[in-house]
Amino acid sequence: MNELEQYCKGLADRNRLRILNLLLHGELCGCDIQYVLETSQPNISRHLQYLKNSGLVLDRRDGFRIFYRLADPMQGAKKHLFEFLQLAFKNEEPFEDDTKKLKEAIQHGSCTRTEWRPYAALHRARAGSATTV
Amino acid sequence: MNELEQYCKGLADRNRLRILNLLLHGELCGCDIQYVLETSQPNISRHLQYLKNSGLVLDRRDGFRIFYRLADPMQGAKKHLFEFLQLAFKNEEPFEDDTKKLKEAIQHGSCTRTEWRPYAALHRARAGSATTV
DNA sequence: TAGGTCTATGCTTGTAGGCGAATATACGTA
DNA sequence: TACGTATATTCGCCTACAAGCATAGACCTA
Repeated sequence: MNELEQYCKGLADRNRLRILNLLLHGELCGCDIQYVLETSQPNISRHLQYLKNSGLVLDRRDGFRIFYRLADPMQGAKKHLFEFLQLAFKNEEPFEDDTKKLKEAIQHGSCTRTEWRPYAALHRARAGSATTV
Repeated sequence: MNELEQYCKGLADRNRLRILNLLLHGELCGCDIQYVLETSQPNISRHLQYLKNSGLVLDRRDGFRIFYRLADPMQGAKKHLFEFLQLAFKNEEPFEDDTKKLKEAIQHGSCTRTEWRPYAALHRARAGSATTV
């Protein structure tokens, strides 16, 4: 299977598109993605593996967290692909909602911060801000 | 399922990518596509239906032939999508081979011509030119 | 070492969809 | 009407893969 085909199969799933939409805003760890998508951890993990195998996403470990990012977003055909996606996500409600939720999470302190931040406290803060809205 | 997801699922197959590669060169009838891809007629037909349902391809009937073309290739997100594909097909050998075969077929007289051209004679001409190479 | 946090992997089930073979349909010509 | 050409559809088989559940593994701190 050639490269292009790999890319396209990587796109052929709603949850993976949602993940790519988030990664267009920068590097993220799995737990942040899970927080936005509101699905199970194994589900997120497998989609991230699929995206890695497709050549669309790279990862790096930092402590017990793993950070994911788009693979070579400014190089060759992938540049055009990600430009297409960026435009396509624009004004598409479900994806915009995810983006909004991500930005709020980052403001309230997400895992993308380098400081140590206990999981429980983090989610208490998120739950609190969510219920007040 | 939203529009973007439909597009991406339309791309998630080798044969459909090969068809899109051909359609980037203009409107084509099914039999020409079948000639290049060298697969069964029902197979081609199904993939074309899938592409139509995905919103990537349009068709029109002309006599007993049906001509297929890219849907709104210069409009909105699809413009960027097709630009990406065009770049991605470039220098990818299997797709380039298809393109070459298509161009030769058109030179030798393909169904895209408006003149009436008996099927059998057409394919005899093609077979002849193929064996001489 | 023990315990907490994040991530990956088996296992199972259900479903989408690709393909081959046969058949049906639409259109045109004689 | 009969026949040839192009396209679509149906059926059956099979594989890919998405999702849920449970568990394992990796890493950190105390």
